[in-house]
Amino acid sequence: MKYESVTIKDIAQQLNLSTSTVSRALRGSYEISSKTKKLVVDYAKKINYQPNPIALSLKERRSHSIGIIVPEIANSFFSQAIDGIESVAYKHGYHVNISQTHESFEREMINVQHMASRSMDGLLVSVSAETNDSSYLKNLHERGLPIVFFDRIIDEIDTYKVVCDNFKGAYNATTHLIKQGYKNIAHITSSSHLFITKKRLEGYKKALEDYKIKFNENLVRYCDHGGMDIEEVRNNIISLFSSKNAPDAIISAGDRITTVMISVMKNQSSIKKKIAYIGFSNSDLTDMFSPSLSVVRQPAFEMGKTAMELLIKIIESKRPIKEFETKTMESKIIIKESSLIPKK
Amino acid sequence: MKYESVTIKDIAQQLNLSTSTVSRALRGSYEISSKTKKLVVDYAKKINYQPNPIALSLKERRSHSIGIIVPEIANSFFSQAIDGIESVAYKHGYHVNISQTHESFEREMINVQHMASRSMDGLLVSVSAETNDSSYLKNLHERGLPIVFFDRIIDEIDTYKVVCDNFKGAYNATTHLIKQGYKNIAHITSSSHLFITKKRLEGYKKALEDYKIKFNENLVRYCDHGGMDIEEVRNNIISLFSSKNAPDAIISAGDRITTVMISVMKNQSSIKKKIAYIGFSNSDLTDMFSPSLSVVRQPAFEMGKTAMELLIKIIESKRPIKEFETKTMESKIIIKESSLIPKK
DNA sequence: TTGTACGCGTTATCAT
DNA sequence: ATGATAACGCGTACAA
Repeated sequence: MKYESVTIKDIAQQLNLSTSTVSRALRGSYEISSKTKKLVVDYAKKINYQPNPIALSLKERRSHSIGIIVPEIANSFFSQAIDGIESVAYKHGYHVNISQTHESFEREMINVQHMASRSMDGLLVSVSAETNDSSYLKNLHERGLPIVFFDRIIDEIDTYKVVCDNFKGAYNATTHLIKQGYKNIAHITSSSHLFITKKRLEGYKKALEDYKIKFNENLVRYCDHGGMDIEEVRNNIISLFSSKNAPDAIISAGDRITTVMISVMKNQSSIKKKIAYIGFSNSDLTDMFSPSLSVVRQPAFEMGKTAMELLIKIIESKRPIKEFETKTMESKIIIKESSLIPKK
Repeated sequence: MKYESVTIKDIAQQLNLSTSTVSRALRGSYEISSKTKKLVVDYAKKINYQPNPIALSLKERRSHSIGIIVPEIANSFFSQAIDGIESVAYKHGYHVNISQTHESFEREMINVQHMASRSMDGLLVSVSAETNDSSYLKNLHERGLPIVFFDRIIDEIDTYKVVCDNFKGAYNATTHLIKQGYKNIAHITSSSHLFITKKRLEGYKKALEDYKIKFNENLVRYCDHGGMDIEEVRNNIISLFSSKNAPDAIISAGDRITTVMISVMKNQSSIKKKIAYIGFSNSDLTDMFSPSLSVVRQPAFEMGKTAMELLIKIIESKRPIKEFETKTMESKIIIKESSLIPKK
């Protein structure tokens, strides 16, 4: 039960040549006579010779492949970002290996190690909600593994990063709700240690401040598993609405949390009054929701493209890059029905 | 810009041992003194030694990794199937490499070749809508590469396959619409050469036949790009409704086609009358649609699990397996509002 | 109990 | 213009 493939050695044997001659002929070396070259190339094509990339990786310490580490592929933001990454990668001859962490720190470590040890030329990483300790990443990065972070970045690791303007996105969303007349605006978000969580919280707070609304700690709820643990979201929602100071509007962070939140509210009979909400989401389906969902949308595809371009820049740079920048892209706020429900 | 890692040779040098001693010590061989063993293991741990899987793959011709080839990861059915695959794979110590074809035959070939040449121990494949020629897969399979097909199977290749009962799913959906009083039921589906397309069409036809409704070729529309080409779907829908014999209900195949169809109908002012529809979909969001979507749901997670179990069976079998079976799993039809709209 | 040598597939270096 | 050999990292048959 073993997959056997043709090697350079087989060709050499058949043609009574040495492996080095065959190798050179296949690579079109100028020191091989065109006669031999043709002989080899034709035969190789005939028996469908494919160089063994494993042997190449072992020798060259590179694989022309890059690895993607994301929390969930079943998340519109990430799947769109992956599409962007692929579009650039294929154009430059890189293969793409996708893996998901399911927001688990342990799985993330395993996947990253796996990618690194498989001679991935570089990694595009968006860390899991659980990831609090990035030392293992820092370690790999310091040993020379090219990494570009996107969306869920690690601030402390000095490399290229691609994010959208989370502060502004949250600020705009909050402002929008305030302008609609809502005063008790809750923020349900991912785990507290994520950089994007902090930025979004800052945007939310700043908007409240600018409109002289007192910040209420109790209205901010964290989901340490980034929405993967439905109970966690549900408990947050229920507790939010059972407090004496129940919210009249919510701004939620991330695709998963947003959809779980809506689903919980829909099925929770204890939540009777109409709530306005707006969420960070890149889903294509939000228009079909009822009410249609107001969203903060990130330029996922573009972010993926940019991240891949930066990664290639690191990989193919002759000398180590010293100066890194963080590319910040604009998010877009799209107002639909869910945030426009008139307050009673 | 090169990622250097610790090798067995480094350890051997540091400890004044031979590489083979180190190798054996690390693998816990009984022929190594426990003193040496401890020395090596401790030192290896200290400097965080990781065996190089590339070297191992080259040597052992296997990688303890399997590859997944699907059309789209941003498709609930496939992302759920992948979750099922991962759950089994991790339990058995296999790594999982995900790749998507975007319904492109060319991309599929490239990805499959890539996986095969990367010493994947086996492949889980769901072919693209464009895939008409499976000879390259057949070739690889005959040369010993373990392959299990799921959902989008290739009937002609003799191996394990996992599908859901597409005939029955389509039959039940069609019957349901008929019982609601609909007579002019269209079927908008994926590319005509796909096995699942054929089966679903058969189910649809049989239901019509059983209820004495004449089959109308013009009410069946194929999307050769499986819904990836939005214009293709739109044109099909528009042409369907501009014919004199416009449908009063639709049954659609696949997540992508279903959502694109809904979106087109929603935005197409020329489609005025209310249409009943039910679609093959595994999305978690269909309840939030307006109207909520009636679906035929496949047991995606279970299908992924089963496929992975079968693949492991092939990979780990001592002797070539001769007798293969096709596992058929039940789909579930879930009635919501979209197929219950009273006929005017 | 430990060391030496080989092979997995390839290319670069150094002969011839 | 072509061939022989070493090296990438590992495990193992064989030697000591």
